[in-house]
Amino acid sequence: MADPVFFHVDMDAFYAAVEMRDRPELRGKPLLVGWDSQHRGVVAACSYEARRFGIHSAMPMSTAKRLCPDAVVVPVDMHRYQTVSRRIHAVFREFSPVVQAISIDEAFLDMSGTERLLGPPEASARRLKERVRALTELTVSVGVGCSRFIAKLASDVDKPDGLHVVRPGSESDFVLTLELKDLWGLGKQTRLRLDRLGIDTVETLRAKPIEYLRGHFGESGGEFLHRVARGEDPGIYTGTSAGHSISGERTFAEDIDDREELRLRVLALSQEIMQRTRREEWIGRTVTVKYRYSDFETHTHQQTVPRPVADADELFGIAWNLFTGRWNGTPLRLIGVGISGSVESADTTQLDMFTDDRNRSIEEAALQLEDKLGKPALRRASLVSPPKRAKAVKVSDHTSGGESGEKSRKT
DNA sequence: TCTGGGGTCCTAGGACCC
DNA sequence: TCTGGGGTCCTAGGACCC
Repeated sequence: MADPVFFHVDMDAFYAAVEMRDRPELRGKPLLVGWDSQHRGVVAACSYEARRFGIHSAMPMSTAKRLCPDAVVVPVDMHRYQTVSRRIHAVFREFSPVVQAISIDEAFLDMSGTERLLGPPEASARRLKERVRALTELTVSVGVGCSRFIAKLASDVDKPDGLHVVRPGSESDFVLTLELKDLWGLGKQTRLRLDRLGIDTVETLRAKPIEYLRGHFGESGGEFLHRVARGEDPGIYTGTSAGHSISGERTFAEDIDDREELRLRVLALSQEIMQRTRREEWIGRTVTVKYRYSDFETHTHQQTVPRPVADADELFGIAWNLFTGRWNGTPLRLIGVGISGSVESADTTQLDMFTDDRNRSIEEAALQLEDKLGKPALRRASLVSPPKRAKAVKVSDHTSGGESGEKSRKT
């Protein structure tokens, strides 16, 4: 039985790198890729030149531009990144039959038992990097370790264009070379709590007995910290997800308190979400509405219904009810709608048992048309000609996943 | 600094049932 | 009439990740 070997492959400043590859005039410049540069946008990705100014992903665009007024800002072009990502993932599959895509720009490769065929891990990692570069002109960083957790930490060590191998048996020493903020799963809040307990290094964390950690961070929280401090995989990305959810939310350019306008937003989101659940052939029974006041105070309300939500009208009805029942009428900066639940279904026939109305066939027709045209086709009449100042709400195709080169750690 | 959007997982409390 | 304990489902919020 071969020892387990995992690669974690992480593309370097992915969105920014693709932009610079395709537009040579951007090379060498501080580049920001992001949404909505004038209003409430954040940086989705930035070039290494921009990072020298202290800019990182998830930073408000306004702050980034203050730090570096000369930065070039380009909008996110998710479709192009997806295309590039698919090519790179195809390369991954040349190296391992077990490729686990984590997001648009990173993946785990299970390399266990490939040594006889491909040579030692370090050599095949090198070849993988060369192959990606030859095919796409982009660089990736690779981490090699005996678990996903170690591989993931290792890929960050030599970024960009890095390759770091953690030899079997040296995991414990390896994590001692890291800071707490480098460990996966230790966000700002947890570090703050640890700090108050006088724990500010991996070493001091490791010194605490598990009972102590359980007492302060709960059963699973304590367990997690105990493992992580020793370089043991706490079970990241093992792919045994119990639930699933699909949601959409919009931050407005300006706060909204107009009830009719909010109604249209919720309606548009409901349609968008319903189409996505159809496409995924998935059903759910729990509806969530989310809203955020001007001061960032955020609320969610949810309702679980006896049967899976059948169409956009039903989704809208539940969401709107939940919202109007609790909203205090003051301006909002965001509204969102989601469906979740553990009801999983590979086929939608189960859905057919719950609905027989024509709403569904209309939605299905819209889906088919959309697939044909490659863009949203049908829209509810109330969205096409909205009353007075409510602008047509864009029902756009959203792709999940953020750029991760910067790890969007909120520090 | 003034804070996107899409997700997953965890906790804590309440309702309800046995 | 008052009480306990365990299990399950649901809700709200929060931490974290990309």
